[in-house]
Amino acid sequence: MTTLKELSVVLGLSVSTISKALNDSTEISVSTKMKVQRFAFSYGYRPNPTAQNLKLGRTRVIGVIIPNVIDEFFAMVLHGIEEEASNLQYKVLISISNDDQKKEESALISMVNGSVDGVLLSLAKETQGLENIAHVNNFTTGRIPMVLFDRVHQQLRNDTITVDDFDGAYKATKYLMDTGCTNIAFLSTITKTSVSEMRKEGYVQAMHLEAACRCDPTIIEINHYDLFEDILITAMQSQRIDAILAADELSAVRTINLLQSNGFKIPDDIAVIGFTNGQMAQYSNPPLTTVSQHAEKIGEEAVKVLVKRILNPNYKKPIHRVIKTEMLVRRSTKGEKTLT
Amino acid sequence: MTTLKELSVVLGLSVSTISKALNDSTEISVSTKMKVQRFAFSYGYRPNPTAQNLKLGRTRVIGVIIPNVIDEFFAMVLHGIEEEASNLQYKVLISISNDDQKKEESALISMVNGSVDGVLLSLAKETQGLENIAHVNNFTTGRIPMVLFDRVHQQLRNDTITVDDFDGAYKATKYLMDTGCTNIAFLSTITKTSVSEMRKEGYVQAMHLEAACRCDPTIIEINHYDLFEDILITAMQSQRIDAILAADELSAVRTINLLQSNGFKIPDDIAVIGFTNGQMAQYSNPPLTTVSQHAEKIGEEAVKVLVKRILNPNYKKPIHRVIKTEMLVRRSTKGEKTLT
DNA sequence: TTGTAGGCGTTATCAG
DNA sequence: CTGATAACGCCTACAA
Repeated sequence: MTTLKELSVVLGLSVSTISKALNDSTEISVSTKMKVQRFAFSYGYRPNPTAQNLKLGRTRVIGVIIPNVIDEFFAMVLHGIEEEASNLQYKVLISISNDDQKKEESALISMVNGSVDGVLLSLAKETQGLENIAHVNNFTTGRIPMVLFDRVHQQLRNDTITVDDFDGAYKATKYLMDTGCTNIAFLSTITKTSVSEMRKEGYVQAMHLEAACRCDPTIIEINHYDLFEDILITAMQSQRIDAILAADELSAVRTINLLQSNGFKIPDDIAVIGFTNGQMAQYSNPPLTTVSQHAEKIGEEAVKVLVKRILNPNYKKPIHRVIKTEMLVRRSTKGEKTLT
Repeated sequence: MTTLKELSVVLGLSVSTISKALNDSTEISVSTKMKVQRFAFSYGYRPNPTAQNLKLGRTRVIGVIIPNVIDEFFAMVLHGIEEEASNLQYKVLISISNDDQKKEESALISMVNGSVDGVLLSLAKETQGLENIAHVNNFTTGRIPMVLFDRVHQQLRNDTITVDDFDGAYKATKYLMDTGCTNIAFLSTITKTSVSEMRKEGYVQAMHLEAACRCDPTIIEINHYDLFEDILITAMQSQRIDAILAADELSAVRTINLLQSNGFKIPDDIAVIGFTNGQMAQYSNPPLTTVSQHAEKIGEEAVKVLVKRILNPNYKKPIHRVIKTEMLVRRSTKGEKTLT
């Protein structure tokens, strides 16, 4: 690694002159600027970012803490984050909480001491269930900017990027009704997350306000993946159900596959709608009607807001952006078939 | 952010004493160590990592450059990387190349100047096709340790973590034969990657050496996702095929779904085997028989090797680890059904 | 237009 | 056992 000092020796100029020349300062004559820049380039000189960071008090790094990276939703958000950060010349430091609060906390601690200029956080399942979110507040408040996305918490007064989950679920439920379904169930494997709750509420509201019939809401909650088939099939047998709104992509696809294995026809016997528009949704059989949250856009917006906050630390008022959902109709539901 | 200097003022001790006390140096008396440590803790003091990095010439950050994070394989590798890095007290800086060489290069450049202590790289599709891998060599050789994983390149003399793709494909092909398939095709959408080539070779070899019949290898290559259905169905119609070995998870699942939509029965008409054991494979209908590469383990090993290299920069000989594949038999193939 | 000096927060060497 | 001093590599008043 060549340093300014080395260049200065070779070029017979002072370190500060070199530094200014490389930073295109007006103090330096054009001719020496040219000379220095050429030379530095040919030498493959690159400023040591650590030294710059120390001097300038910033890192140009954004810290990201997400529950996991396997779910396509989070993978897509991460993709959006990386892309926008890259555009804005920021690097991305990632930590995966595994939905574990301890890990989330330690990630936060390690980030919030000058490792990063700001944090993007989507809360662990464990954290969302709790009333106590001290571990988030403690290490954050008044230190560095933090933007929460998707999995947020009422008590946290940070900027947020969320999805209109209520609305998305409401419309999806209504769509099922409009296409002739009368006994619609809501299924969630991500219970206790803010997003699941919002979706449930949207569903429940729609059932109350829109249902021409008298059908009560049916909530199927599955807290362990191994129980998925048992619980689902039991529910199907004990109740009359002709449509399922699943709170996430994987559940929706599993629902389709399990029901088909058990002799149900999709969408004729049961219509299915999920959340998240990933590969699973697109390439399932039949392709899944889904509520897209525009995951990449969420990531993109989160970065934009965070960077704005980084550049403008005085602005106090929390920013709340809500990304509109969009229902993509495919063949897991009856009615018009606009997409394939 | 409190600093050593601030502590020194409050405690009436010199900066260096504080520093030593916090680092538990034997030079300092137990009593003052206690005093200083307690105090620093209550003050919420945390050393500024940037300053430490500058002083100590390391970052405790590992840079990761991957083609994408949407494919479950890479998502799982990333998960493994994050976990192991976290265990070893390293942070993870991530860059997504999008299979684009330019992006890969700029990520490499930005990392290889002291932003990270070492790099984990899986080559972009674009890069693998080329003979010219100068952009990788240039910014890397002799600078910081780099470990390639999965998508590697012959001409790069780095450490590598790879999968025994040849063997995995060979065995999968043989398994298809053993369960009564005679016209086995190989399908790839990731042509020109090293992994796809190895898998193809494993398949071809098995066809030559193991086939009781005279069946020639059939290679179906799909370079654009939109053409998937066309090419697949055309191939099915023009040739007699009773089994497909797909080079990745998504292709395998799409194959199953498309074939079923076109009236084929899986596995009775066509057996299908894929690569990667992710959610898609587990929850497809029927569940996919697949060659697991132990993606998390790849990530884990990559970190281990890299850290070893970081801690031991003198050791010159390249390390090459090969992770064994494992075939998980599910219901997309005939024969024994060991898993569900 | 160029150079000098100081400092960002730490750690390490060497005196005291 | 404690403290002054220098140094990591860079930037930036201020001086020349």
